[in-house]
Amino acid sequence: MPGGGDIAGSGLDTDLGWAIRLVSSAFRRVATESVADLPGGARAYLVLVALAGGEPPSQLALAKAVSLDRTVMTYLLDDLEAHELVTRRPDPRDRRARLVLITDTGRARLDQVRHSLAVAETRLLTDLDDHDAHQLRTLLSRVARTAQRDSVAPDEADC
Amino acid sequence: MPGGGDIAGSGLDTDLGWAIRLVSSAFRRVATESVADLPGGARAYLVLVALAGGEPPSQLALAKAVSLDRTVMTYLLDDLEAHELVTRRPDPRDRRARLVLITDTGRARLDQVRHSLAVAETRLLTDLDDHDAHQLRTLLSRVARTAQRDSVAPDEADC
DNA sequence: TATTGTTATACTCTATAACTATA
DNA sequence: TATAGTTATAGAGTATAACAATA
Repeated sequence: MPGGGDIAGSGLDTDLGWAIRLVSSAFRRVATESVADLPGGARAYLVLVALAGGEPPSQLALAKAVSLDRTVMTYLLDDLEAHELVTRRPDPRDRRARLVLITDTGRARLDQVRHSLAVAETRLLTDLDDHDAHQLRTLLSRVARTAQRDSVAPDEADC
Repeated sequence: MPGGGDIAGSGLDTDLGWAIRLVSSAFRRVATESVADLPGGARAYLVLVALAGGEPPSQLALAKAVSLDRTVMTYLLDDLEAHELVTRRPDPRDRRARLVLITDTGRARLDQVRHSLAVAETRLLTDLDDHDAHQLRTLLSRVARTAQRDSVAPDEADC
């Protein structure tokens, strides 16, 4: 049926780039609503997750942790600070740097978003059983970790 | 070590959105070189893959097959046709539509890119053994297929 | 001289609306 | 009235360069 319906048998459905593109855009679609009331959207969520973990990092350390450019971090934090989800204070040990802290409001909002995202992710992986979904998460995380290492340390390598 | 090095223990490395974002951008990074001499880049590659498969589709059918907007398809094909990688001819059965055909030059170029991409993909998945890499490809493709179905047929559903 | 944070700029990708010619 | 293709426009995301303050 030329000009008409589907294109069957195209090698597309085994193409890795095609799969990554579709999964990525599908995730964005299902996650948009969950992060809609976060100023800065999905990237702000990643920042809050990183901040909720440990010691207050500098903006640069934070940018590296979430794989965002430091120039993006600036106005992302401007937005988050304006909504009192994070605060910035000078680093006593380096007067160039500013430490970023998550507020109690920020933690509360993060919990809400986290819960909503969990539902959205389940919807995305709805066709996978528990084992396959866990497997996919694990493998993606492994590739992501090595990808981050490779992109962060091009000049810190042994050369 | 506040303000200094890594942020360990942040829940980030088990976050699905973070993993998808990083894998997606890492893939783009390793694939960029492979598709560099294709006018239209990664999206043009997808178009050529879809065209190499079966009967010449209309632009709209093609756009649906590769999950691109039909407005994108227009100038993507303009570019590909200018480089003689595809041709367009009127559909004898519908004078509004144009059928898209891949040329011999297009097929040859596709083969080159395909080979180069295979190397790049191997580099991306370098930390996974054969079984895990195959598993990841399979699971991603499954999620991608359902994602495409869900995004293509919101009005074709039983409502 | 190098680094942290900031600002400005440009380029890509995506989404939307409006227009034409057909059906 | 609806569909195929085209054109134009606006928005998000990303990347880069340049600057001030500090190390």
